[in-house]
Amino acid sequence: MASNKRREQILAAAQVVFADKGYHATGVSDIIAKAGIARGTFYLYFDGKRAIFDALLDRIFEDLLARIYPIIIPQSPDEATVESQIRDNAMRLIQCLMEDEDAVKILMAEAEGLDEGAQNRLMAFYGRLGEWLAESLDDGVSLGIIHACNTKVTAHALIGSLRGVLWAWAMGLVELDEQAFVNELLAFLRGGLLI
Amino acid sequence: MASNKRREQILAAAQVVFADKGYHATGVSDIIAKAGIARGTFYLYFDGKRAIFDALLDRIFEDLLARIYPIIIPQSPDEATVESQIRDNAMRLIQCLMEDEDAVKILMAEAEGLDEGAQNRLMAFYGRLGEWLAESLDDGVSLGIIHACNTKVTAHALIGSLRGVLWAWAMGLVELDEQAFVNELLAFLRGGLLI
Amino acid sequence: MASNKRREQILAAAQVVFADKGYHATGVSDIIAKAGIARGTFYLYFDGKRAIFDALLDRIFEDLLARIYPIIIPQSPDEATVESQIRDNAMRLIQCLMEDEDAVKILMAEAEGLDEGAQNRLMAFYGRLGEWLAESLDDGVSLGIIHACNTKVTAHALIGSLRGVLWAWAMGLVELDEQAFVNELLAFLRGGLLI
Amino acid sequence: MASNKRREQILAAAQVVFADKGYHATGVSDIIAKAGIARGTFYLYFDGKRAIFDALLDRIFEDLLARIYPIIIPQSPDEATVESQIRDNAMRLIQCLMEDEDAVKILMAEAEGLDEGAQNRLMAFYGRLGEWLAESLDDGVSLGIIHACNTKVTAHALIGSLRGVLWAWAMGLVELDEQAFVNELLAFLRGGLLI
DNA sequence: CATGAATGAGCGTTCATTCAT
DNA sequence: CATGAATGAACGCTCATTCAT
Repeated sequence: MASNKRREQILAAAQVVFADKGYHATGVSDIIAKAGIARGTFYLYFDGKRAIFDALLDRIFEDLLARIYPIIIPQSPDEATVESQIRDNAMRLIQCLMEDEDAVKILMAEAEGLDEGAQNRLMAFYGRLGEWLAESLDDGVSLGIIHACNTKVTAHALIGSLRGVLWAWAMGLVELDEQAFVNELLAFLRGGLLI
Repeated sequence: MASNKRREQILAAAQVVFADKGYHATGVSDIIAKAGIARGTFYLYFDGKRAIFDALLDRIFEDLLARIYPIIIPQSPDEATVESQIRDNAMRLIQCLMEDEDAVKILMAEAEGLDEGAQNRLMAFYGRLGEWLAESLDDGVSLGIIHACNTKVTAHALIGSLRGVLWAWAMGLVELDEQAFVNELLAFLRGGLLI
Repeated sequence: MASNKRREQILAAAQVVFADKGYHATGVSDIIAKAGIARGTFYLYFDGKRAIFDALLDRIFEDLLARIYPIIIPQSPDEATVESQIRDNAMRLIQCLMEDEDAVKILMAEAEGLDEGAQNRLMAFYGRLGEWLAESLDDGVSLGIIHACNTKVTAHALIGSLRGVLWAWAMGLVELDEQAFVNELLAFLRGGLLI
Repeated sequence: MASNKRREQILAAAQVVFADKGYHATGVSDIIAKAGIARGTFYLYFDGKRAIFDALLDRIFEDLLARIYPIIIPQSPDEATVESQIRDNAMRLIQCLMEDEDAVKILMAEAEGLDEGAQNRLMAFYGRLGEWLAESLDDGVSLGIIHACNTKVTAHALIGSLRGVLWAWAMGLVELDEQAFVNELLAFLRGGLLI
């Protein structure tokens, strides 16, 4: 559909400028300049600046969530182990993120003050992610493959550690490729820190 | 001193509204309304909105950094173990943070787009914290008390996990007291996640 | 072009209020109220208050300078004499000024404190006018049609006398038509004051 | 009187900063900083910024007017000629002005937009000066020592030529001492411009 | 569908003036 | 007399949004 192409074109332009300058510093003028469209055209496809940002986040979330496969407890030795399934999930997520640095920047920016209300999309995203992860951890504890713990807290610690590393990478504070990324993170999660 | 009291009063009001609405959504009008002062009075004590935010961050950073004691390698069995020193540091940090929920909210907000330049105070803070932590981990590895790892990456994973939990707590997604907080986090860091 | 018409409309409104209240006492609010436009529209056509004032001065300067024709030394008795050329120049200038009382008021206001720097457009204008006039007087002295004198000083005295009369006229202190204006001024310049 | 000394001290400080920065760019803060007094003290001696500017102008006007002696028609050859009386008046004025460059700068600035109303002190001053001069010229015409002319216009041309030269001097566009100043101006007025 | 000129609420900031001490 | 902390009206300017063409 022609109009969907237009919509995608505007979204792509918006992603670049939002990643570059952040939500607040980005003006509608920046987006339409990047997209090469008229001001009014922008409002034909999106309800406003806030709405296009939401649409952008939705797309990123979808992409990410599609990469997370449910863990299946292996019934026989020739099926993938839980750990390798986790590693594959992590690998897919990290790959997806590192291929789209703009998306990482947008996710990491946390969109402070995005919203008048207390809730915003990013909080909702991380909140849902936390819940899903806590449930997964609960399952893992039941199955005896995860240490007993406050799974909610651990879930957010887990998400946080991922975000911490991604943030440092996005800011250029550390250099690492996908393989090293996943290896380090899993080592951290598997073996703990202290000997 | 009377003027310092006034300054503190304004800072306190600012902390509440910044925590509540975030940097961008907070107007000078909000701060002065909360502080119960006139517009001009605000500019008697601070150079502007940006300046009072920086002052706020500086105060929070100072408070936190003062709680981090350097680790001393025990020379005899009756001195505190490394792990207990880490636990004490963590405990002091967490206590300090949980006593000041507004400060946590401000720290967690990441201040997206705070600044025209790429650098901002929060990034600088987390960056410095990461460096300091990476060095500490290097020491730990040398001493044989920490698993060999990419310490920079691990440092940011560590900070991230702390931030993740604090964020969830500040958002009301998890409920936990200081003791439980530290226990869970240390268990996560010590034992790893997977059995 | 529609947008040029709008620009002209705003310039015209600005000229009236600047002449009426002076640069400092005039607010952007006054200009947009006079022009019957919204605040934002003003900034679509001018970079700000200072910029529209400069544009106004530029227009006035252009108009005036276009009225000054270079003096041509007559080679034969049937060509215009120097004095009549001077008279014609003066006549054109005076006519141009008296047809636009607002412009006179703006030029006479001297724009005190217009600028942070010591230089401003009005000073630059009168400065350039003084230089040009001093050179013309130098030529006149060489040609034996002007008394030997400090031509720079005389140039500024000359400009000053014109400004003095225009100011008095703009302030309503004297009443005179263009013809009388030029006659009096030339009599003053030709014959001197004292018998 | 002690309080008059204080008043003078503030006036002196004000004269310096008004001359330096102009009326609008000068803040009450500048004046009290220069005078070394507290903000409130300023308002004990003057009603406000506008009032101290007026007081300053009044002092300058008084000084100047005191230097203008009425012309006395010589009854015998050993009394001063009219021309020498005029020259002496001019000399006293110029001396007074050139000794106080700050005063010149203030007088030349014209105080654009000083006032909401159309009238202001500078206009009043130049207006009065013009009237007085026109009357003097009328007398001169009656006595046959001045060419017949529109004396009001001529008066303002005269004042203007003085102001023009003073302005150029204050702006640093011409260099001249008092003697040269008076000589050039009188030559201009006596002999006219054109041969 | 597309345009871009027009809008106006709202921003951060300044500074002449006041008044309790 | 002297102080200086406090005031608040008013400023110049921005930018997300609208709508007639």
